[in-house]
Amino acid sequence: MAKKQRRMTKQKRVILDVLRSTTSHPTADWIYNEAKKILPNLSLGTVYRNLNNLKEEGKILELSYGSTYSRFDGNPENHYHCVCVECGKVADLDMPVVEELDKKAQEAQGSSIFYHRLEFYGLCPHCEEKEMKN
Amino acid sequence: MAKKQRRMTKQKRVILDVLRSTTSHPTADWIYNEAKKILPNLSLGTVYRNLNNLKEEGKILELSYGSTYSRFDGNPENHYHCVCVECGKVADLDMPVVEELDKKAQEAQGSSIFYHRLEFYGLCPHCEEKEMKN
DNA sequence: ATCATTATTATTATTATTTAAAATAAAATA
DNA sequence: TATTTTATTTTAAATAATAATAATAATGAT
Repeated sequence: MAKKQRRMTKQKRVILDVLRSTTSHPTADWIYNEAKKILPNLSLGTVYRNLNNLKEEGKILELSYGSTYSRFDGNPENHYHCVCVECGKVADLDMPVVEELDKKAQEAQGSSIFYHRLEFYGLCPHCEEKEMKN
Repeated sequence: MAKKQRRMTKQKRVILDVLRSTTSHPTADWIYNEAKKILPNLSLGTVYRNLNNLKEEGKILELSYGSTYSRFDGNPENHYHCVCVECGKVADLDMPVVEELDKKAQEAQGSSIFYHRLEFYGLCPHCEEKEMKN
């Protein structure tokens, strides 16, 4: 069972570059519109497929909160996020990954744990400031 | 701005009971089919709306991994899950919630953190056993 | 460079989820 | 209980994401 070999196409290149050029954790649709400026006859299906491929290759992260729509992150290293319960903005947290969590989980479950995903819910500094004024 | 008052309708009651009657973290569609056995002319939109309402009321949890479809959990207390990267099954982990994480995140961000969600990715005992035999 | 192979694309259709609007049912009040 | 108010339901339509397929483009070998 030979594993399917990946290719770097110009569509994929543009999608990855667009995602890496922002820190805003954009949606697939936003990426599609940006990439379309460079490759006008790009299709949305191609964007979704490539985002999934890039995710599987470990080049990007998919962040799915609730069931509305997914956001993507051009930084593939495991890191934590905070979702603002007020405005919905997603921010990177400058906080080290807690590796011990995997060990604890492995003990609890009794089988292998490879990694984890952690998201915090709270207020972003901007919304917290607004709350203070009420 | 008076907050909208919630009602407990028979549809909502059935949806919640169905979800509480299983430990399998079912999808909206599965819940719909089960609930339909009790309320035959229930509509799928009602299931989705009520699952969202129950989530907002803190009675259930929504688990969204990747972009395929959401799973729901009748246990609203914060607890951790493990997703099997092999078979996709979602299991509850018998492991205490690490409250200190919120404190650390709050320091890193500089504004309020209320709670967090944590998911582990690994192999379920069943798939791990299968791997051993290869 | 040419040819063969195989992944990727665009297009189209399908599935998952949300939203809109009119009809119904629950809660509050008379 | 009848009436009013407002949330919720059903139905239907809209949006987000995935999958199928034939056409295209990238890779490897000549």
